[in-house]
Amino acid sequence: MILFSRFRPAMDAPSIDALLSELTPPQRDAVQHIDGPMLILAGPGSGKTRVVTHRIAYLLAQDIADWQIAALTFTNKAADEMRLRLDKLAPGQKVWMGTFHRFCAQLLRRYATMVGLQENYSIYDTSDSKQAMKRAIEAAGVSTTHATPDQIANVISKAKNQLVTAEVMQSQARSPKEVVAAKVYPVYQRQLLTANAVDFDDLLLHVANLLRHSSELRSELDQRFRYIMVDEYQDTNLAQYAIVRALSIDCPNLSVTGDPDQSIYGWRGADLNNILDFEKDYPSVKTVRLEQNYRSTPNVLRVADQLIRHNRRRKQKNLFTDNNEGDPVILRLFENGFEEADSIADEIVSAISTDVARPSDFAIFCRMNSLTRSLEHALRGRGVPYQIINGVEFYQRKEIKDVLAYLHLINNPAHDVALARVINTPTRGIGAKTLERLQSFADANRIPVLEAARRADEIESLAKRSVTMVQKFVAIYDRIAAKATAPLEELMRFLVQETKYDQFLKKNSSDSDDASPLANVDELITAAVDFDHRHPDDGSLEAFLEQVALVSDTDAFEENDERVTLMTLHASKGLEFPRVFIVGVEDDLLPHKRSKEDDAQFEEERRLLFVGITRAKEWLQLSCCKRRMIRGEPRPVVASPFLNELPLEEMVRVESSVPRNWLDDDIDQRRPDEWDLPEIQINDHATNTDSFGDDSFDFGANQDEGFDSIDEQTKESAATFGSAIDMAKRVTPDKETIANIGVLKTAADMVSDNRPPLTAFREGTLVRHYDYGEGTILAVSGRGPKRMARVQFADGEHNFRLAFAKLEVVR
DNA sequence: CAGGTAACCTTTTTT
DNA sequence: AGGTTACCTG
Repeated sequence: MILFSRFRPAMDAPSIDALLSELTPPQRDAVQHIDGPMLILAGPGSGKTRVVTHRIAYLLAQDIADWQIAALTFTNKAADEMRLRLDKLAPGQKVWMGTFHRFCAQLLRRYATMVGLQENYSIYDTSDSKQAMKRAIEAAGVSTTHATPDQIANVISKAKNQLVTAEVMQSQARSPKEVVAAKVYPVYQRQLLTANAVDFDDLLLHVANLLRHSSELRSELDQRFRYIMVDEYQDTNLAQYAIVRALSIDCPNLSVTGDPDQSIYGWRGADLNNILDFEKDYPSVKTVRLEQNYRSTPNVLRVADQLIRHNRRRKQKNLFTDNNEGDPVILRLFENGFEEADSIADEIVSAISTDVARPSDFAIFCRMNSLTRSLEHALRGRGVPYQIINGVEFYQRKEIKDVLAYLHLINNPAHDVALARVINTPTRGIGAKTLERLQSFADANRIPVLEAARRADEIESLAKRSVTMVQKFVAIYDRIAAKATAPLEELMRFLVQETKYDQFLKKNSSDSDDASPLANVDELITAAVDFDHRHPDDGSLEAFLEQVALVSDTDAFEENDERVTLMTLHASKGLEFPRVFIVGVEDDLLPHKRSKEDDAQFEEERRLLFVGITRAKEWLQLSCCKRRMIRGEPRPVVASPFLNELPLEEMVRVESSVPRNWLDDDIDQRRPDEWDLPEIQINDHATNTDSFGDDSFDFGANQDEGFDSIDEQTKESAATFGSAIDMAKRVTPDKETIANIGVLKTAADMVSDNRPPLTAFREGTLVRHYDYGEGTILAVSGRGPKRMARVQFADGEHNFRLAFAKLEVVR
């Protein structure tokens, strides 16, 4: 587990001349800018980090004190990278570098009391705040029929990112969801305050409010951080905007770098206007454009450029490079996701074994974390070392969350979410009912739940037995809390024993599982010890918990490891790899189905692909499938409309492992139903749905042919191959735009359209269920998507929601 | 109240 | 496919 920055060797700083001599004229221009606002529009691979680090070194060389400079990034990894590189230019400097959230977390430690918190406040992670949200919804007494807890949480999160307070929201709420959220918001916020906790959004919100309401503090901090640099400015939201703005009034030496074409966090409140309007916000701004690309081949760059030109809302850029032409970009079509994974893994194996490349040269990007599964399997099966930068990570594991929850509760006895987690873990006879009663007592008295537990004997609704159990828990808690200031390792080992958590784990995990939870706990302890050593001066427990709360998945990335890297497109931003695969470039996946509601989201998806493409230095393959497992079911899928926007004529287009050419010259003579293409399903979905069984058979048959023959075949004929996209054009010859393709129904839609109309299900209808067999409908009720049917099967009655149930009409 | 099993629902991306 | 909840039994 990689939590912390790497060891840094000390070196002599280069002279100013040496510093500047390494730069191109536009880069030098930016580096030598000292006072006043600056906007650096930096295309991908244009040496942005180089400019930022050199500029900081330059500022330091002008005798500007290191503590007056702060560099804000979005990920810890970006900050680490920057620090590492700056240290080579300016050894031993103490410039503040880190994420926005960490910056705010540290300010908030100091000024906690000004927003009603104590300095040992806790940071709720996403799942913590989700738990807290559920409790707030219950306490607020609102009905969740029109908005799920998740949706409510989203609305509130969005509001916070827009600096909308609970009071303001109450007056502004319009849609039913907003009305519900507006009722929950103040309750949630009050519970957070009682718990002495903040969520991620609050870190920014509280600081923004501090700066807004205390002009004294604002000007003090403005003076303190005279030079502020913000990386990835296109991803800032309003709260972040307000914070840097407030810190750049008396000392407007704000320098931001970014690329509107790489803005991919709109869904979490990032506002593209922040960068697009920067020149309006700071009229005296100096703008520098870095357009030369030092990373990619012209082949890669042209593909990226062609794609991004389709976005309407952007600043035109001219990307260019002096690099060698390199290999053409490959577009590859596979039968299904397994084949895609196998092919990629084979290709990597072959490149490694022939010494063409090393594992760390490769990266595989996908839109969703779940897509890494089959890739992981394929790589593992071939013994290829890999690292996954994804969500199923260490800190999400139950045993880790449990131990951390104990630590949280020790650090902050008001941490209600942690208490709810551990009060009955391991089980000690305190059930859901008991907890609920403790919580409502706590709510009624506006005290933390642990405090309520201490006063359990005052709670009338509690059974005597329960009171005893709760008191026992409090006693255990007090015993471990007494060790709060002990070294982390001692504290953690003690708590695991004292709570009998180790025994609990042993008992529950004895069944076969290879990944041992106890080993994970040990790993956590190791990480804590590691932290202790690196941060001897910080108050260890609190600092450790903050560190853990603010690490992200992408921070685990280790570029020095000899491994293939698997990650989402989002996580890939800021990185580069010699050889890149982008998988699942399919409609409804990239662009994602839920991003199609408006143009802004659609363009963001295009930028996402742009980001992925521009990570590649010398070699790039995009791939899509005809079928893919979605939620455990194989479903037909269609190529992404974005593929249509690429310079296909200069790319190599390959279909893998289908023995015959699926795009021969005589293509037009074939009848549409012979075309073996996803698009065919538009014309003839019935054939396609019927052929699922056959497909899996085909898959097996293809494997028998071996990969060599596939490779030969594909390489040979690659140049003459067309693509699924060309086919799409032929199907709709007059219109080749995305918009049009977007309007076409996807094959997947066609399949679900195959479902019988809801009116086909009536009382007495004979139906078949894939599990229960045949049955008769006893009664139907409700309307629309909520329409229910009660069905009598041989083994009993079952209720179904007709819109979703896997029911066929027999008669 | 705990622990197991079965139904059910969910799926984008992350600090 | 995987995680979570609901319900049943001990």
